[in-house]
Amino acid sequence: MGKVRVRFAPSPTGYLHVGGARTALYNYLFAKQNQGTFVLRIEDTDLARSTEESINGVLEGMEFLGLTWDEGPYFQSKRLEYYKEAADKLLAAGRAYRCYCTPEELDQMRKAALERKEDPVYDGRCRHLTEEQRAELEAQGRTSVLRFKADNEGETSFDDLIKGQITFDNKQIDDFVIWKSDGMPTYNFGVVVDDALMEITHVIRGDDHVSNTPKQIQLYHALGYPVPKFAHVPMILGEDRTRLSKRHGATSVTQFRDEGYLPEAMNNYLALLGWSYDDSQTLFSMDELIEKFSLERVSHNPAVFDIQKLQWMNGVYIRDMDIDQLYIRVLAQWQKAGFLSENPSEEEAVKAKAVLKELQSRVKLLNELDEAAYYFFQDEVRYNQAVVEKILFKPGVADILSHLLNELLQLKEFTEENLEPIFKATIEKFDCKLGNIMQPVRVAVTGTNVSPSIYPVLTLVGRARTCQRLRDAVEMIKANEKGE
RNA sequence: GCCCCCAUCGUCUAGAGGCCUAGGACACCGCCCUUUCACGGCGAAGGCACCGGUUCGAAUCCGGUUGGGGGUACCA
Repeated sequence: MGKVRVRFAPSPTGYLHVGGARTALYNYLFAKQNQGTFVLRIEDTDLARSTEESINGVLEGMEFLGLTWDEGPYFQSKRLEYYKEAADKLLAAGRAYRCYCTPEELDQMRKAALERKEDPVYDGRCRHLTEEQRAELEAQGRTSVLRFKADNEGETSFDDLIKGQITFDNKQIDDFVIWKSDGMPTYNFGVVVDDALMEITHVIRGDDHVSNTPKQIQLYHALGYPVPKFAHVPMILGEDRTRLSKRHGATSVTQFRDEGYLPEAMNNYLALLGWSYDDSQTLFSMDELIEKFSLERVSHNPAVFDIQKLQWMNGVYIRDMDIDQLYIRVLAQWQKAGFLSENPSEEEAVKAKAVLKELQSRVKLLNELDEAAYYFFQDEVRYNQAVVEKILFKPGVADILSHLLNELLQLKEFTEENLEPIFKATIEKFDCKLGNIMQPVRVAVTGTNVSPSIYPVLTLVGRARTCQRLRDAVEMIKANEKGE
């Protein structure tokens, strides 16, 4: 095998969706594994859809996932001269011709064919137009497109690296358009010219291109280009088993990034969506994926995107991360939330890391870290009213909290070791269970009944804030008693 | 309609004729750990779409049915 060259060729739709991301990933892995070249090419021949903004969406997604390309990005809109040259070649060789049919006429022809229960393929009526007829049509002001004179006899087949041999009857292939009246090449034409000129050896792309492949192969032949190998990756579906789209919720990589997913988890999950190694292994680093990925083991059938599993995997990566790493990842968002200053002091960093250590096994997304951590860094506590009523507004709670408050104020050092005996003593004094003390304290200090272990929570919140919150809670309870 | 592809637990999958009374992971349920919630540990439940072949023997091979996906554009 010569030097491997693969490409990812998205059309700019405003964002990189997970299906595209997975295709990009597979291309990337295949390139790296074979010391090949990974080319990025933007297929922006649809003038209406291609904007700079939507191109950035794609690039951002790629960068987030760390799928760095070795060449490009190339833009088809800037390569018109190459397509023109190839089209002229076809025209000169008699393998292409001008067609003057209007979209409306074509539409009618299709409908008529369908009614006659025939295949809705173009009938090639403009194939044999004479010079005079052409001149006349042009005099009428008709615009024209360029059609490829397809081979309608025999079969076209190729050996797909994932699906195996696939054969098409050439009767299905009509004289398709290669050049649009707006002056742009069509997709099928652009890909072929570019893949050939860029010397792409392996075309790894979505399943939805299978039926385009025979057309493209005919084009390769007509143009005298060598035909690359093809590998068609099955689609990703939503829960309802239809093609994954926006209405299934988050599908864009940047959106996942904004929701707190890690690129490592995304890559790992996406790699496994349609590919498996030996099935006892589910966690793969990028290096392992590069080493172990293979097209042969890519599944033949479409896969349903399972957000739950992605979420679980993200949690695994968060848990496995060392605290310094986690701190770096969360720094910006915590600064934005006001938990950390612009240039955090050593003291701030130490505290933040200690908080992260407590929270690490309790979140699945980076974003959850904001809500889970705010009470360590801010004075105000957001009380969950239902929980307050259930746990704080119970007889005797005010006494316990008041007692605890006094004890805590007298403590020499506000440490976990010193906290424990106080709680133990309080159990005895009030003759109750640990839970009867812990839970009210938890609610008073965190505003809710769910938090990390109480001793670390208290020490990290600090004596001042802890005591203040205990006082506030006692008052809240008393106010409630009066009100009733 | 026509063409192409596909078919193992709810989901992602292992399985390439006997190793399968079908294995793993997520989700779900139960138990343990535990001051709460997570994490962790243990366990349960759950599937070869159907019908015919081939074979001593089929989840695995063949045919059909059904079901799903994709395509059928001057979109990519």
